[in-house]
Amino acid sequence: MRNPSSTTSTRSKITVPTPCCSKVGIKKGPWTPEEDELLANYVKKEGEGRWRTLPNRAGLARCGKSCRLRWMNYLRPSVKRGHIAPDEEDLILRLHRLLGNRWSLIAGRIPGRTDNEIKNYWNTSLSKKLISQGIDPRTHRPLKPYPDSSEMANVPVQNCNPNSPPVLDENGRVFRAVATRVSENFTVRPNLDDQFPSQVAADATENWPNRDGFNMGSLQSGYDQGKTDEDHIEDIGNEDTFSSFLDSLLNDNVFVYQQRQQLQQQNICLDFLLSLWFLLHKFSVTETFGKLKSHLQWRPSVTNLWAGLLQIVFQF
DNA sequence: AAACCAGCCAACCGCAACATG
DNA sequence: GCATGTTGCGGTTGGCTGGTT
Repeated sequence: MRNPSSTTSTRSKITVPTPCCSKVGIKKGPWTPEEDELLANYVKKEGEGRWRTLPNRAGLARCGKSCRLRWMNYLRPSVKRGHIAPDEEDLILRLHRLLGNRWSLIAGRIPGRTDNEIKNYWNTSLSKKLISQGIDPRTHRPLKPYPDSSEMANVPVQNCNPNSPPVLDENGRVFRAVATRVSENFTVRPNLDDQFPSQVAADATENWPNRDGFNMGSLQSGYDQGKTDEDHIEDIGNEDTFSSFLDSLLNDNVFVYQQRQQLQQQNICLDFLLSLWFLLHKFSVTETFGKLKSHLQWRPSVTNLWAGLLQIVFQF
């Protein structure tokens, strides 16, 4: 993620156009070894940041964005080059299924790999591989709908794939983190109890996974132990919690899709968790559960819980 | 040898997100 | 609250390379 704080104290008041905005005298195209050396030496000496003014200071006729990109994707010592290993490929696949085209998030969990590299690898190799296996690379679902999915087919589809209109937060900004996959199969209507496919719901109930890495029970019990709302918001929003949430999704064998029935059930579980994650990001723990209670008169079945979550999510 | 084609990947571009004045 | 500046992200482009005809 961004680290704006690193630049706040040194923020420039320069209003004279620098190469980044003037486009005059800016060199484009492939970097020469001399330019690489200039940039690498400068960043090693002065550190990262202040990219906009860096070209002038480093004596480069490049745009700041170009310098940053070159450093991040190529010159940084931690960048790992070469073939993507099978375990890395597997990780990319699973992370993409969870996160969609959130390349920087995916790259953040694969040491040494850049978002650009993963994006390129996905577009040139992995997506084609999936298509050849009959899997839609955007949704990770079979390209052809299953013949017995008529129950789903009658329900208008809320398309939440990465190309769908983005989910917006209260300020109208795109909620980029996780809430793009919520309910690919159902459209939420005012009374969702009537719309929810009962068998799927029952399956979801029976196969409800126990997620030790990230379970709401632990959050709830933590809440009972005297933490303030602010503490909880901080807990939920921090990177470690999100990481453990991701880990719990990635490492749980229940979520390995080998059969269609499993896939259907597990996607519902995943959708539920992502919905809950979205809500917990948006509200405090108490607000989230309060909203659920008001929607459901607090009938504690998974079906109603899931339906309620989707109702709330789609209000935004 | 030349032309063509497809795949790969570095780099560019526009815009979102965020901090600060 | 708004304007402005900076950074970061994701989609896309275009040049290079290797294979094929």
